[in-house]
Amino acid sequence: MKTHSESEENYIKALYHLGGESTVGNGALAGRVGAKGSSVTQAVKRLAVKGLVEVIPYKGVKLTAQGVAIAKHILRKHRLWETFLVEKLGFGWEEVHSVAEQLEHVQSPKMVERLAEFLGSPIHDPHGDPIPQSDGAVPPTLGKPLQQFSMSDRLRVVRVEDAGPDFFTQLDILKIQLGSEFTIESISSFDSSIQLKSNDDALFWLSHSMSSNIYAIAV
Amino acid sequence: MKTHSESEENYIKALYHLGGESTVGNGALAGRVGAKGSSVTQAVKRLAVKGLVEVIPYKGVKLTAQGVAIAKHILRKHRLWETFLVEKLGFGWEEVHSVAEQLEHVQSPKMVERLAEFLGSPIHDPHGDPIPQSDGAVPPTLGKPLQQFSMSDRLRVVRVEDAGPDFFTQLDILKIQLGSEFTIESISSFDSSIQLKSNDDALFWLSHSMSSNIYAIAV
DNA sequence: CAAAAGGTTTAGCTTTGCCTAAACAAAATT
DNA sequence: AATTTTGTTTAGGCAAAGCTAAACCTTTTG
Repeated sequence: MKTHSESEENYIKALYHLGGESTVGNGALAGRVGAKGSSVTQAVKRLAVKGLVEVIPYKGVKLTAQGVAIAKHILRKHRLWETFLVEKLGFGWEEVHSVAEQLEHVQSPKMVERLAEFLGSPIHDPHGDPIPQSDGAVPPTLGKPLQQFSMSDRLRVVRVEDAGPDFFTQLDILKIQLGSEFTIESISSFDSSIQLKSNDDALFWLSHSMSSNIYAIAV
Repeated sequence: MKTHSESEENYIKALYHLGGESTVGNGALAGRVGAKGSSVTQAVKRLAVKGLVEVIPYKGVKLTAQGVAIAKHILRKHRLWETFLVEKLGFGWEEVHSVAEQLEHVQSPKMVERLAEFLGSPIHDPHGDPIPQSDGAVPPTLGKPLQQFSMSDRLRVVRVEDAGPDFFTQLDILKIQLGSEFTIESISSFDSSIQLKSNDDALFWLSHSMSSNIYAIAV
């Protein structure tokens, strides 16, 4: 397993995020990595030479099996570091992403495995996202968005999408954390906003844009 | 405080290591960073533009106050990460350097301070080297080399120089760690090798090249 | 179906950071 | 003092990554 530049790793990560194992358009990729289309064309050419992607000109790019393996490994590192930052260093879940983006490029297989152990071999990160395991297995992605629940359902929050700092701030204000439990009190037929009741009987409303980024399981 | 490229940080670190605040020759710097003289000339030019070094052509390079501050901060990160790897992840002291070299480039002031706290605000790293503090203060460099002790002196090992993997292996074989205590049993007048006695009365000889990399205090 | 629109690629330029080879300055030697 | 040796700088290249502008496919639309 050779070593890859930071730029290469970022393209691989973006590709995996956008399409998993399926084909992704040049434009989408450009948006994700924050570069122009022309830069992407060159970058994927370099990756193709190394056998990490397959390119069909004018059609799109797809990760090879090797590419997927690398993507998972990077994601594993990223999410382990996020877990470390939250659990051990007391960071808030909104601050960890950018730091983990840097830490994920550190190259040391031994450190990754020791870190995983040190953290108790977690399978989900502080946002509830699955942490790929060392053998490549990816734990299930938990929960469905709140909209898909019905009146009176009792639910537990298990995952949140990263929808920017303001979203996390709002979660903190409403005291919503992973593991929080609520009952659905009512659902507005006008704007799909949802009213929740917490364990201590507090009632509050969630806008559609809030609730669509919150995932839960029935309990 | 802007952000610097990895290459720039490496030059600053090397400069601090070689000369502290005093002038360093182009060649020495080249040797340390593993580049050719010509590359160094260009690199220090870039650093001079940013005000991190002063260059006197054909004479040498010197860190500015700003450069020194950055060097200390990088060293702080490096040694905190080394401490983390040894104390929390169970790495051996010979393995941590290369990983810490990568980790030290991660940019997040908050993480550094949290990490220091998490480790109990250490002032020395696993090799006994001082960890610069957040205010720029550098704790004392402990100990003097074993040669400078005399017969029957009782001493405690407080620091070892990084003299390559084989050196560390040898230390492990001899069960010499930071904090180990010994008495000097004899000193060869022929080759300056030193005979030590450990707490459990084991006797063994140390070559000059071993003992000159081991630092201790009287106890 | 032809033309406009949108996305993709090529071509050519920029910066960073390294290299080698040649020119130049300083120090050491005779 | 002159020459050799050593160390430093300039000059010219190369590769990775990014950019803009122009050319080129697809797709959509009139």
